[in-house]
Amino acid sequence: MQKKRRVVCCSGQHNFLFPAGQVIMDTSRQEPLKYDFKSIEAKWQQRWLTEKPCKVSADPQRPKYYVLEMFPYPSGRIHIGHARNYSIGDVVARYKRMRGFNVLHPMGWDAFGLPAENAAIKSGVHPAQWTYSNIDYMRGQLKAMGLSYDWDREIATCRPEYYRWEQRVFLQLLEKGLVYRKKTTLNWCEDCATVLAREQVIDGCCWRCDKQVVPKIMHGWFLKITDYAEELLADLDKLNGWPEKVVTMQRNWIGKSQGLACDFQVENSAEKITIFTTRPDTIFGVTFMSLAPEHPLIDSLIAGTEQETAVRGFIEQTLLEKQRMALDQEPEKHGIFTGKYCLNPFNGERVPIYVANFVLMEYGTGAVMAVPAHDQRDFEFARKYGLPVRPVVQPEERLAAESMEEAWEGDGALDDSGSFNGLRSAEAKQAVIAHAEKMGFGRRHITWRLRDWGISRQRYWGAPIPVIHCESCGAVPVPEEQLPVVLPGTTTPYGSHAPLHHQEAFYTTTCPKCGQPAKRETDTMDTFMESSWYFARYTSARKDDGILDQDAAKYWLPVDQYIGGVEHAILHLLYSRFFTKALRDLGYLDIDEPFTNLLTQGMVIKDGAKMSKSKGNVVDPDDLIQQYGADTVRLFALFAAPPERDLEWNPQGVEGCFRFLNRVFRLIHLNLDCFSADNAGAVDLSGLSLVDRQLHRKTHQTIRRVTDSIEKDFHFNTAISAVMELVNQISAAAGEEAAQPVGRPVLQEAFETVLHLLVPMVPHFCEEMWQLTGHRQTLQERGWPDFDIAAAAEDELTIVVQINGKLRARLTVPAGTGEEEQKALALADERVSGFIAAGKALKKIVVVKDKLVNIVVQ
RNA sequence: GCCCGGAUGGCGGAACAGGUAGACGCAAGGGACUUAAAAUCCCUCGGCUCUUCGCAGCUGUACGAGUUCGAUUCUCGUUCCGGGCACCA
Repeated sequence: MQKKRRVVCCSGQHNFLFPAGQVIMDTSRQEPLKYDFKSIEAKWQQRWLTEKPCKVSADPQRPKYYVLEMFPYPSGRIHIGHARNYSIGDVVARYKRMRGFNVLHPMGWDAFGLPAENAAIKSGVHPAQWTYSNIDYMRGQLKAMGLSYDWDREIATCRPEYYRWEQRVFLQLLEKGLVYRKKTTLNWCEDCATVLAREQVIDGCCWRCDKQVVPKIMHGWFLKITDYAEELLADLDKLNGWPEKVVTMQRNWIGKSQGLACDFQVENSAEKITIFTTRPDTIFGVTFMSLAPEHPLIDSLIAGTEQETAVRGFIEQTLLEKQRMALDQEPEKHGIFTGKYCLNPFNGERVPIYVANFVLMEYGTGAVMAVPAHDQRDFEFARKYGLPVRPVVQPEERLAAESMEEAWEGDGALDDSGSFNGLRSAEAKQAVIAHAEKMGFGRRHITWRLRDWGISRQRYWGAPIPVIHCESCGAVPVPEEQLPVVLPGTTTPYGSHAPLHHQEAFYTTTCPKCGQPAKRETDTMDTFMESSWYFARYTSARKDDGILDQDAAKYWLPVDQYIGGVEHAILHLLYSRFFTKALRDLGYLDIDEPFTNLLTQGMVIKDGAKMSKSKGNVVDPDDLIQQYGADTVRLFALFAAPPERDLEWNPQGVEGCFRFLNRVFRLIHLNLDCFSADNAGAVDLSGLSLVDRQLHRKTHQTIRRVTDSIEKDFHFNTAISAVMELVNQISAAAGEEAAQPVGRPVLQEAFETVLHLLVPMVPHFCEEMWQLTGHRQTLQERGWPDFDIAAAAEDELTIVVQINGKLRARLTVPAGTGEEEQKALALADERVSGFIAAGKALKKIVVVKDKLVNIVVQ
């Protein structure tokens, strides 16, 4: 309503000089010179390079804050997702520094991995050379973004100085029995020519290259993550600072099932089949037994029987089918009768033993008691092979075997179950387990979905597994004093199957135990090993006589805020949690969990789709920095969406952020004469005009809003819009109050507040403006501003008047108006009385102080 | 199939704790300045209605119910979208 005319401020008439002597006003055109982001950013980056304001060391006298973004794989260039991730982390780091914390904010490189080898095959460059030159380039890109890292702690996981400690941890875990080697069915990716851990198979395909994964039987090294299953699960409850979604995903992945392990005696044999079930309450409904095709007992069951040929044929066919089928496809259920029976220990009944294609050897015991009435898979199987269906858990609506069309998997009352009849499912489960334990044929049992972590990779560019294979001594650990086992430089083609396998000079060695000729292990470690403990190594990145400096680790860990993509919800985050516990048990750490708070930032998308080369919608941060500067890129990445949500990249939005910085730049230059040392500090409120009082209030409200936004949930988007509102009000007030000298301290306070609040997001710009306006100390050093509650308080409030819940009028009342008065004012309002027609009875009046009056009429 | 999220203008997104829906930005339209353009500044901007163009009325936060004086917010159901798991016994 009130139109504010923009008046060119008095300073526009003057000829201003930069401290450096540069003319910034062209008096004839009255146009401020351009916001020269290039020289501003170069200047501050140079300064940060030499002064290292982010270099930190452990200081028990000061509160610490460890903020970490997931380190990148040095693929060649920083992409926009990185830019967003690191912008978010940098705001947190800078904000916490301003709040007085001793902030650890390191950066490094997850530098082992397949792309380096692929590049080597393609162009003949050594993976190391490819990796190191990528690192050099990308480090430059990160520095050009003005990110406040302590670069003296930089690590690259492919350096022997890093992986030697990993090899040492590996050996210590081996000694502790947490590492073992076995031959088993592994997930093989043809394209990557290596095996993958189960977590690394996504929808039956390789997590990296998307190629379908096939089963392959081979030797591999495993980490006993399952030893920590219980703790990994229990401690999820401590992770209050993690998104619920990630916690749930991990909980499901670990997959704890409690139930009964029970032995079924094979008829006329000494053999027993042990099953696992989570539904002991249905055990009287067993009508057959299903074994996995790989079950070791099958051989002895069928040997010499007339079923033998048929069963062997079936098993062979099933295993073949498994090889051919994609992992995510579900073949039709089928099976074959072995000709043998076992006995249900609860009722002595004869139960035919089948081999079934849907039973997994890897889970439970590889044998399943089949209860068709209460398990859908068993139901389908029973109907197909004409096996009996016997309901033993009855829901409200009684089940009849003949008419059932699907299994009843819910709870109910036990029926046809001997002495357990009438019990509810929950109590029946306990009673059945107790009975089995008493009789000695069963026991309470827990199974986990989680499997041990297979870490062998048949690749070159990874940390060598420090083991020597000796004909007579077996797998012998490399003695600690011989570490690191250094990855050999090599001239043979990389990327062929198991490259180290062809490096005679590498693998030829002698057994440390017996001195006989022996062979080194030629597999390398999964690269997720390196990222499972790098956050700890940052605390003592340069330590060359041990894994971790105890004091530093104790001071800095755990990471207070971890930031990265949700795609690592299971893989990296689960491995890191496991490693933390394992390192603790080796005596290196005294924490249980590595990351107190986790922020999973959303993807950056363009035109509604994930950016990808094939779609041609990739935005290169380099180009943007060239065109707009790092501050604009950072500002947009923070402004366009809250961090946890996907961010739609909008070039016009970037333009808008650039415009905003230009606007602030211009406004400050036009009002340089309001800055003076005398005006610093508290503003004298007496004699202020209305506009200035309002600006003063807005300034303090903005400090409050921005602080709240950051503290509560890192919603920088709303923090930035709050500052934009303040700038809009400054812009209006600056014009209007140009002639009033008292306007100047208020204006100075407002401008200085803008710079204080924005400096974590746009550091170069704000520090430059701050210096320009005559300050010596940097904003970072000045710290975060406090707000004055009294100054932020409104003296007038808008009260909404509703009639039957519909907005009918707004009243402006002074702050502190009582409820009764509020009600009276509302009723007295002529618009309100107009709505309350004659004859309508007032039913009720709801008054909410300082907010509204709702008048309910008949 | 199971388990989690989510759905608000042309767009990205705001809205403390049930109390003025659409902050801030983008786009669009109109205007000022300019010889002109760019830049900048100002105004309008969910939809519909009007013989009163108004501090107007109605309607509106995916859809349908419910609780409430009052629902974007809470409850139930439905649809769609996204993510995770997927023979886990």
